[in-house]
Amino acid sequence: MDRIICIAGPTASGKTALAVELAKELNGEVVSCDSMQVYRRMDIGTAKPTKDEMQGIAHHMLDVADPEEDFSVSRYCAMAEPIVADILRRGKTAIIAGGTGLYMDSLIRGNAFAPFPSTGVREALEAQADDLGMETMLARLQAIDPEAASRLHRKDRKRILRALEVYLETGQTITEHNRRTQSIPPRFHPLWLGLDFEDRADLYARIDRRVGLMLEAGLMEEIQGLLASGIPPRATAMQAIGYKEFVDALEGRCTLEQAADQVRQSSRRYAKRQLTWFRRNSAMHWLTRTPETGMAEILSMARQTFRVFDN
RNA sequence: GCCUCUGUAGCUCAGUAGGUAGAGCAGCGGACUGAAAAUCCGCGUGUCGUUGGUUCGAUUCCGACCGGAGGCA
Repeated sequence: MDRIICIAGPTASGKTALAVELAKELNGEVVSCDSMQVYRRMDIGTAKPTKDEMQGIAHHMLDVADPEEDFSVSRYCAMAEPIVADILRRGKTAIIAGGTGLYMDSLIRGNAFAPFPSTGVREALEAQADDLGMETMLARLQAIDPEAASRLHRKDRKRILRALEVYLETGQTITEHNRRTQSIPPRFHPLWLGLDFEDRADLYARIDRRVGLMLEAGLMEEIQGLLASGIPPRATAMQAIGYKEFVDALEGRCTLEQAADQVRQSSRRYAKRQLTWFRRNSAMHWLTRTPETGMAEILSMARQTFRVFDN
């Protein structure tokens, strides 16, 4: 067991606060694991921890990219892995906290990623998909990688094209690639903590409340500033929940109230997907809370899992 | 007070020429290896307002009552 704690859980479940408390208690530093908090100038809508909330604890992997850049799992792992290794080398505890399950698992397992095509392969595939249709693209995948093709639904455009792209670029199917990366032992061995609410409705109520707080804190101004600085509304960063919807409102496609409703809706669905992802992790120690559960109580639940560090 | 319309899933509504019902949204479950806050798949969860009557059988037809909307007074 490494001195690493992963704090997972759905949005608005209290990961940020718990991470700081554990860091204080275990001589730790926090490594954020969030696909949107990596972007600079996107603070309010991503619920990025403020200076006050950090309480002097070092935080990594925040503000490491500009919103016009396209970030990715691969870049995340490449940057975060040495940071975690360094924290351990200095004898401290790494607290990896965040809601992006793919990033967290990939960092822990030390996933390798097939190279990103630089030759316009993706553009060509996109164009082919547009005129031939996904049935045809899936049939092509079926011919080269039947296992991947049978796993994918014909409407899952993103994964079908990615699978074709990996093969065209590397000569190796994505199935082979995945099998190979899964065969290598995990890079790290963390203690897994998952935050969740006993009653789903309480989590949803918290999400709804948080959207209101973000607006009060100036989310609209933050978004207007980003657009004014020339961020293309199509950028990956602008796909973030709480941004894309309000961009629609600013550009007159819906009212502010409709956009806010949509943000609450999307956040609830997102929270559900996060739970689905983390639930399949059998190593997860779930800390189940209610709205009344205070930090002291959450900490004492967490402490019961620390025994693994003693031996 | 009288007349008309209305009451079906959490919400908006469809429907059954009488054989206990189905859409959208919401919700729930799942997948996930370089966009992942992305992308995709699956699942109706119901005293058909209440209560009598007619009927082999009523959510459906009839009566009464209760709730809602509108009109006339």
